[in-house]
Amino acid sequence: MARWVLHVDLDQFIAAVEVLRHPELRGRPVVVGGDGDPTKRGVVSTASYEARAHGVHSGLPLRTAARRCPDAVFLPVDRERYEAVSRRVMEALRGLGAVVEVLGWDEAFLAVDGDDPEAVAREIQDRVRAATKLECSVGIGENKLQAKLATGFGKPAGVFRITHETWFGVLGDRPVDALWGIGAKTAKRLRGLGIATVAGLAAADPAALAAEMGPTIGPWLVLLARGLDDSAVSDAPHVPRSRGQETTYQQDLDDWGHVRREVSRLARKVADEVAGDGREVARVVVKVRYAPFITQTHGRTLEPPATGRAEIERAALAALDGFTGRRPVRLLGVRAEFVRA
DNA sequence: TCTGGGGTCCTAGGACCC
DNA sequence: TCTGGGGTCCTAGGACCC
Repeated sequence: MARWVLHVDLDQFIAAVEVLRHPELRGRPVVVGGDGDPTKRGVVSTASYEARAHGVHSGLPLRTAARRCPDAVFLPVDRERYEAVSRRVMEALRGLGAVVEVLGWDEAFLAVDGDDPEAVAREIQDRVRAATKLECSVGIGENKLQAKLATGFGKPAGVFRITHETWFGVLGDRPVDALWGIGAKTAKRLRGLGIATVAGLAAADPAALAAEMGPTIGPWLVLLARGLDDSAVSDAPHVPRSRGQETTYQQDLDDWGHVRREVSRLARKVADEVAGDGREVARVVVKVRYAPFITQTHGRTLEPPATGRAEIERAALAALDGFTGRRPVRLLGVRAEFVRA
C-alpha cells in the first residue's frame, strides 16, 4: 500500500466566501481587499475568476484593480468570517481520519495511505462541498512539494497527480519560479547564473549554488527542482514565533510625535494579544516604512524576557529611538518575538 | 502597478571572546 | 603593537508565502 500526500486548496477562497453570502454576485467580477474602497491605499486579497480575466490578481493595488476592471464589485476583508469558514473546512478534512496539516485559511496537507488517492481526493471535495458549499482542488504527490505543485494543475475544482516519475515531464520546462519557495528575486538571480528552468536548476551543482546563494538555500534549491522533499505531514499544533501589528496610513505621518503615539498604540495592541498567548517576549521590533517605500527595522531585546504591557511598550519606544530619519512615514509596525522553546 | 497585513526562515556583518 | 584564526551571538535586511 502506497503512502500519498494530498494538498487541498480552496478555489478563490475569500471571493467564494463572499459570493456565498451575496449570491447575487455569482458570475460577476468580485475583488476583496483593504476596506473595500478602491480609491484608498490597499491591495487585492483575492479576486474571483471573472475579475482575474481582466488581469486582477492577489497583491495588485486596489486602485489599479479598479482601473483594469471598473465593473468589479469591491468588498472589504472580513477576517473573522474567513476564519470561521476555514475552521469548518478543516473540520470536514479531519473527518476523514487522516493526519491534517493546516496551511493558512484555505490550504491543508493530508497524509493518506492507499492505492487510490484520486478516490480520496474526490471524497475530500464532496465533504468540503457538503460542509461549506465551497469548491476545492486537490493535488496528489509522493511528498508535500509534489502535492502542492500538483494542485495548481487541478484548478478549478479538479484533481491532479505528480510523482517522481512525472515530475520533469510536468515541470521540467517551466520557469524556476513555478517552484514553491522561489520568487521573482531568486528567479532573477538564477537567470544571471544561466539557470532559467526547473530542469536547469535540477542539473545545477549544489556546491556551486551554495557558494552563490548561501549554504542552506543553495543546495535546497537543487532538491526543490528535483521534486525532493522529506518533510513530514504534521498535525502538531502551530506554536507562534512572534506576533505583530502593522498599519499603512492613508496619509503619510510627518509629525514624529504622532509617530511615537502610534507606535505606543500598536505596542499596546500587540501586548494585549501576547497576554492571551501566555508566552514571554524576548524581543520587540519596530518597522518603519518611509513615504518612498523604504523600509527599516530596529529592535530591543528584553532582558529579562517579559509579558507586561508596560515593558513591551517601553521596548517599542526604545526601538523607535534607533530611527534617526525624520522623513514622512507611510507604515508603522510593532512585532513581539517570543522566547524560543 | 504608488505598491496590505499576517507571518517564517535564512544570510551577512559586526561584536566579542579565547 | 600594521594586526591570526575560529567560534558564537546578535542585529538588520531580504525573500518568500498565504
